[in-house]
Amino acid sequence: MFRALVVEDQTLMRLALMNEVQASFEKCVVLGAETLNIATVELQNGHFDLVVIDPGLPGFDPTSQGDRVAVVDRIIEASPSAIHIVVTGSDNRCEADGFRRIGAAAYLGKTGLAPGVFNDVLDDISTKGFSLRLSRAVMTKPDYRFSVLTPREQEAIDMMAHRAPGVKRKEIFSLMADRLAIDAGSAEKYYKQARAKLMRQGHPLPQGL
Amino acid sequence: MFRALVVEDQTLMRLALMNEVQASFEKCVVLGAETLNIATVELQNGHFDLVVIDPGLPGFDPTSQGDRVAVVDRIIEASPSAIHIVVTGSDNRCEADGFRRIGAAAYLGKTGLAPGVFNDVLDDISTKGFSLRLSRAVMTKPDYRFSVLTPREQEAIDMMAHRAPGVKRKEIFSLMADRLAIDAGSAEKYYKQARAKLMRQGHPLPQGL
DNA sequence: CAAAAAAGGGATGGTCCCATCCCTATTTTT
DNA sequence: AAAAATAGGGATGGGACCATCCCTTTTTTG
Repeated sequence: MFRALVVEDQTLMRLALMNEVQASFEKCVVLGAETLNIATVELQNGHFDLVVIDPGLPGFDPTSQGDRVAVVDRIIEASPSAIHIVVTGSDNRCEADGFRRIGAAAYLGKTGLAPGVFNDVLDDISTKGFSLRLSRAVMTKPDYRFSVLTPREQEAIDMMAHRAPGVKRKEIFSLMADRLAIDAGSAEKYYKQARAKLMRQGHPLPQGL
Repeated sequence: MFRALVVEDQTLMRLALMNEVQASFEKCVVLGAETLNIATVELQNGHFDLVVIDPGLPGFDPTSQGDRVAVVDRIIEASPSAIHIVVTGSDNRCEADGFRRIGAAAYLGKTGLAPGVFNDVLDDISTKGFSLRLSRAVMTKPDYRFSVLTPREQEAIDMMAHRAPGVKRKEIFSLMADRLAIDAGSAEKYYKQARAKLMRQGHPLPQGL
């Protein structure tokens, strides 16, 4: 059984990261620790295959480079056989190099760390040995979230809203079909159903219909 | 239709906050913006009832108090009729006062901002006019997440694992029944089913069974 | 114009989860 | 010893969503 540990003090972020890990490994157990103390106890009591670490933990100075390295170092030494992924909000290339030197397999900025990226990171690690994803803002339009839509319908609206100009809807349906491993006709159906729901409720649709 | 905007650069956190907002308002639309520019455009184009803001945005110095205030101020001025909630990782009481003075209705630290807290914050706002939740680490045990469990089963395991010593399981079932608005017998069933699944797969159970 | 793309809808079977009610041993408390 | 709590099951109906296949009309594009 694949076992992972997420060390992150921000609750919503910790839960989101745990979700990402779960999405990447079909059968697994994921533990979430809010503090280094909790993490240390768990690392002593059990074996882990993967550890995700945010170095900015309670009780440490987030601006002190020494504190940040100390946190990661302690965790890596407590779980030498695990893969270690560092996730941080204040990322920079210099720090990435530092963590790489002490054994981290990936260094990720929180900005741009979206659902699914975790999978790519794991691919990077197994093929290249290291994954570096620095923060950068890339959105040009907002994301829309409608409570009336099912996840599939929401997905369809999302992808269509981000359609590049000149791209046919059919192409988006194919893309969606690929990504979700479903039929293109089904993808089209979800989009149309979603659109109909929003129209019925008088919603101002995101641009791109 | 209730309309909300979440301004936060960290994607996973933004999505999580959007989820929290959705969970608090049955029928609603939630927009997510990664940058102040995107947010500003949306605020000009439409009316919003609620705006959630993380002042640490790309293009601004997260250590500069002036930049942080400027971000929130610009958003509040662009949506004077909305409720404004400031969410930040580096929270302190002093900054909270500052944002309250310029019109924010709540100031939340990301540590300890868990699923469901958002609801309480909205209650605070409507009863007391302001909600302050500073970060503090409160966990003493890790959270466990098992991919084999359904959400309900996971919930049951969670609550039982955090059972205070001396508390009867029956009481936990009642509590769970209350929180999920279901029958206590059903809650008991979920727990037993979850436990059986974990045992069958040879999982080391979290303490507290 | 002809062909392709898009809008708009109806019907279907399957699956997973929710929620409930039922039952019997075993253990712990009182 | 009696009562309560716990462990361990089986069976059921309903609902939401998934995924598919089918259909017609309008619009856009080549």
